[in-house]
Amino acid sequence: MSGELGPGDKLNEPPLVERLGISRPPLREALRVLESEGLLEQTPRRGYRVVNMTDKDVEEVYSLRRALEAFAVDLLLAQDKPPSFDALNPIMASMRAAAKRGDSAGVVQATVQFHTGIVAAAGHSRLTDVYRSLMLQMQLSMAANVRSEARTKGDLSKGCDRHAALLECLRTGDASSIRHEFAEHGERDYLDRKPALDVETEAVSR
Amino acid sequence: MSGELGPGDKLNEPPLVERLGISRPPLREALRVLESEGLLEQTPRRGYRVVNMTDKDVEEVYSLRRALEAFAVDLLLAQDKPPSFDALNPIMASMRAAAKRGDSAGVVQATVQFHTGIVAAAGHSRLTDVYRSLMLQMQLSMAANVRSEARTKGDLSKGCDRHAALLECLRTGDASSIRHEFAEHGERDYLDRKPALDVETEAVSR
DNA sequence: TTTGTGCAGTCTGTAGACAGTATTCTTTAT
DNA sequence: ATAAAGAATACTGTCTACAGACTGCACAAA
Repeated sequence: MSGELGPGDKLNEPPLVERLGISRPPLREALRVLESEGLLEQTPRRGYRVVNMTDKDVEEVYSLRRALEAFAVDLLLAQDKPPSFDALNPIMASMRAAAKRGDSAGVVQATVQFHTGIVAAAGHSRLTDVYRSLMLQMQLSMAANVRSEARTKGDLSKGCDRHAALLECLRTGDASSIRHEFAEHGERDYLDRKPALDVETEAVSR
Repeated sequence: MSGELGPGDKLNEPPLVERLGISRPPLREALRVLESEGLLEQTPRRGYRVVNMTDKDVEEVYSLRRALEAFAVDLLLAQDKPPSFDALNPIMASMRAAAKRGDSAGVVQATVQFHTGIVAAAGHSRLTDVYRSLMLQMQLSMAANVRSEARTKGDLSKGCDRHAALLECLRTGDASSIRHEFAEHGERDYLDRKPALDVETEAVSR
């Protein structure tokens, strides 16, 4: 997520064991969890690598995200008393702070928390789990892009405004405008993203 | 899936190691995979248990399934040339054969394959993975029910007819009727299921 | 100079063993 | 007789060690 590793980089166990100060069995179980999250891929007898997402992969992540968010919105609208989303206020604050610092990674982090918080409010644990895993993959693809070029502060604060508008719509809007706003937002995020340029598999294990 | 283990049953590692003829590390990794699939749950220092699905869990599985199927149908309808679904023919045949034998577990197995095949035809790998995991959970909850009472052959063959109708609609129907048929089918499956009766945690490890 | 083969180094997959902790049974006290 | 406390047992979490396989390099031959 920090961009320290790039797509396709190998994760060899001995260096990681050395660095983390644990032994191989718990490390291996952790790697398998990351694989099930879709962040690493494993080939037998050749270890783990950071996934190298193709354009199709990115399109899959964003399209599934839109579908899941639409479902979450349906659940939220069906609730008797709509949640207040107060828990999102500090996340919005940290997003704005990161944008002011020009901290792209911080904005991405807060964005993931923001959207995950909304979906979690739907009260559907399986949906939340799937969505969280999907957002991690999205965060990974964004981290790969942050490596190549950083966004301007203007872009970052514009993203904050869009999220603020989405939250405002959720709190005060009617059903159809909420649905429309989410569809718009998901589409916009997909178009705004930088296309996944095929990064060379450069660094090896560290 | 066979019903040999019931909800809440403990899975202790030593007996499994003995039975499978492997050592603990690979067993532990396998258990962690089953946990990530939502079939087992793990509590620290207390090992793994078969998940005991509450009514809310079952409702979550079926509602998420409906949402994912709706998304899959959208993808299928957006394809230039619709797939033939020829791969589903042998699955339908084995479902009918199982129904004729009164083999509930076989029908469930074929049903899972049938639906997974349709979703997989949408060509969305992440959707397919999530859906497959979800169907395994559904299969598990059904296996728990098969323990208590078996369905009659009439019920089983009726289920086959419903699936045949769904497939026919997919092949020849228009967009709106396909969407309607899927929504109907998912709702019907949810209503037809037996409510998850709270089975006592009876057997221990074996 | 280039290509193929062999060897060495390294990593993964697995096995076996040990320490810490939860559970259960037994014993004792009320 | 029941409940609580302690001890014994068994299981989980972790570590070290070993075998098999792949990768990379070097050397030799064409």
